[in-house]
Amino acid sequence: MQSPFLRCEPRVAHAVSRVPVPARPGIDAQRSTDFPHRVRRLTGRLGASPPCLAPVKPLAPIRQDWQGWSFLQRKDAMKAMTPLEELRHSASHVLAAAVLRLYPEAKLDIGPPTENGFYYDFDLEHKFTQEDLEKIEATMREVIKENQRFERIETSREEAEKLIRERGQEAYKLGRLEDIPEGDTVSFYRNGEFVDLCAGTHVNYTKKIKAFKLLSVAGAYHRGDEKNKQLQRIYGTAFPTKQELEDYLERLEEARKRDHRKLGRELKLFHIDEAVGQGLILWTPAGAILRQELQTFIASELRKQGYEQVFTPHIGKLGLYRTSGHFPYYKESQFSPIVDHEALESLAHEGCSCAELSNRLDEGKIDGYLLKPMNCPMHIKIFDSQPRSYRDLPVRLAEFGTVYRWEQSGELNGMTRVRGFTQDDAHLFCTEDQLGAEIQGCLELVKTVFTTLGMKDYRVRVGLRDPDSSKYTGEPALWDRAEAALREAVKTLGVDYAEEPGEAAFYGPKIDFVVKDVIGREWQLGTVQVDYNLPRRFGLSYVGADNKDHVPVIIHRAPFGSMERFTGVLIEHFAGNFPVWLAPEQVRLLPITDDQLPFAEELERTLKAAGIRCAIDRHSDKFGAKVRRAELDKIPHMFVLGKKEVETGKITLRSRVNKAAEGQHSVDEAVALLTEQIRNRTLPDGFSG
RNA sequence: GCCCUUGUAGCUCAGUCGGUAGAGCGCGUCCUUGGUAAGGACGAGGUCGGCGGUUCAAAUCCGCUCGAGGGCUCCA
Repeated sequence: MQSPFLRCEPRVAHAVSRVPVPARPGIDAQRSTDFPHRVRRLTGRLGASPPCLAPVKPLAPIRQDWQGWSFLQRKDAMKAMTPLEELRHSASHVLAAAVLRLYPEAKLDIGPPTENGFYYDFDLEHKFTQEDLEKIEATMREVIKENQRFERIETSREEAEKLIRERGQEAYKLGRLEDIPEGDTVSFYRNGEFVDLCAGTHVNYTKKIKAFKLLSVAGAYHRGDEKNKQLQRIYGTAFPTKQELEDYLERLEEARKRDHRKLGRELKLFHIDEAVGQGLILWTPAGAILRQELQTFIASELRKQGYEQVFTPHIGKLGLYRTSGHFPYYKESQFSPIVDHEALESLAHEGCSCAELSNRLDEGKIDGYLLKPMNCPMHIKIFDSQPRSYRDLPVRLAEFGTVYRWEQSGELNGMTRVRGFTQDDAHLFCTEDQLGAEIQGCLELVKTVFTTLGMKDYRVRVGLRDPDSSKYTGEPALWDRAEAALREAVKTLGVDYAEEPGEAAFYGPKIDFVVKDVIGREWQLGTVQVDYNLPRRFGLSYVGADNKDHVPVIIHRAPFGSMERFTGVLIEHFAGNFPVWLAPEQVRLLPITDDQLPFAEELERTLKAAGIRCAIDRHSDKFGAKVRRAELDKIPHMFVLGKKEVETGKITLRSRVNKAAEGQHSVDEAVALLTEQIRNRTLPDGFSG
């Protein structure tokens, strides 16, 4: 269930063996880095006590002047809500009220506002359907029409418990009540017959909720723990005005149009085939060009920075991953080990069960191979293949390394969450003293990549250790230096960043780059991680100037993260309108009639010779249809070839962005223009990241 | 993995109360040779995700299964 790669706690260990956990199972940094995983959503974070409710009944003291009330006294710092959050939170109460009117037996959990709306979790035998949502919406409108006042009620704990029980909402609300720290005030909010344990705040009357819509139903575990009961979560959104709601829904619709899964199919960039397997990407020719260009780009940057390219196999012995600490501790997120025929046969002869086989693999009594879940152990072996002197450092080994991880099927998502992916991975082996400069180099690389692609909408997270925890490996002094180095380096980036204590990997601090997809989900792309763990686990060393052995530090870094995820994000980022250097087809040649075909063919040879990717539209359609086709295919440039062009030997240019004709150019000029755009990796005109 | 939704031609979809399937786009052929987002005609494509069951008869009903989508969970 989880993809452990980044975690340090061997929490999977109990499943199978109790072998002493290697001091911090490895990690490779990759992980985080590497990989792709979705970052926690911010929603649902408002810790406060959620709402709840119950049947009608006279209520106790009502305090209407709650203004002076401090909502910040809760330990988890419940923040005062913004007006929009208040509106949405209020809408969630109205939702709950409506659900109770229709299904009095529903048990309520919580209903906070989220980044784009709100939700409320219900425990109810009846499964909500789309039609139910419409009914509930109608009932919500009734509640709103009644223009109920939202009133705050503060009670003692005893009263609160009594109130909850009277309303038959003890199932979840009592637990939520217990969450409220001793000493904090317990409050309820009431509107009409609905009363809910709630810290607030709310709008004053239900009529303030003018524009809302229920969007979907989804399963959600109580308190987000899959061991708990799964509740039904109804999602909705609300805005101050109808216009804003409509705009939002329209934007959602627009966003869906640039979904990389949709564009990937339309532009024939990649394919996922059931027969091949879930989460396994087939890069079609057009997509392969895209990836190839990206890799060429990054490889050239790496060369500038003194990296050396290596290649390593897709599988390696289990022992290697035992040393790194990945096996068996993270085996739940790996494909099962591969055991050779002979071993398998002899095991079969002795009647060994699958469980037994699994145990023996875990305990190291049988060897096997693992489809590699990360590249670092192999790069480490390359580093360790010869004696190293401090004069050799830093050693920077780079590889577009393909790794495989067993992601839960429900987590798979197009190209952004897959089971086989290629990291633009590299491991830097350096001395303590070199750490700062190397980290900075890594960040510069990430910045170069993001800038070149016009990606401005990302956030940078500096993961530091939690000062109160002892789970980290490595000397505190080293950590201090590494953290200082990261901080220092990130400042030179010139972008906003957030330091997040407790977000470090157990083996070292890190910096992650996170971007959002069209639906607003966050994905981690690039990362730079410092690792004090693996060098020790693998017993790495170099000879220092003092003629003594020293342990190098490893930096794991991947500016793209994975080619798959990055490409998926990039497709959405550009909405398929790639800059010329990335466009699978850079120029479409459009002969106005078949008479210009020979001219087009000659031109095609010229362009190809110049390294420009182009194709001729040979359909016998009218010219307008050819233009339309090229537009739909999102080709950056069209060369119009008619009688006039053949006579003058010049082509008429029409580019994707400036629809209109852009004048005539000699073939040489046109080639020069395109070559320039390709070489400079020019972003599309008018593109704003 | 769990919850909900979903699976009909390459794509987007329609298929009323069960009677062995349709459209548009795309593709092919022919006609058309036309200057900046769709010219016309004809045609080829589907054992309706798969397996079982009910029925005289199933794309339509039931069960199982595989895949997809949206969530949840995890991601040190």
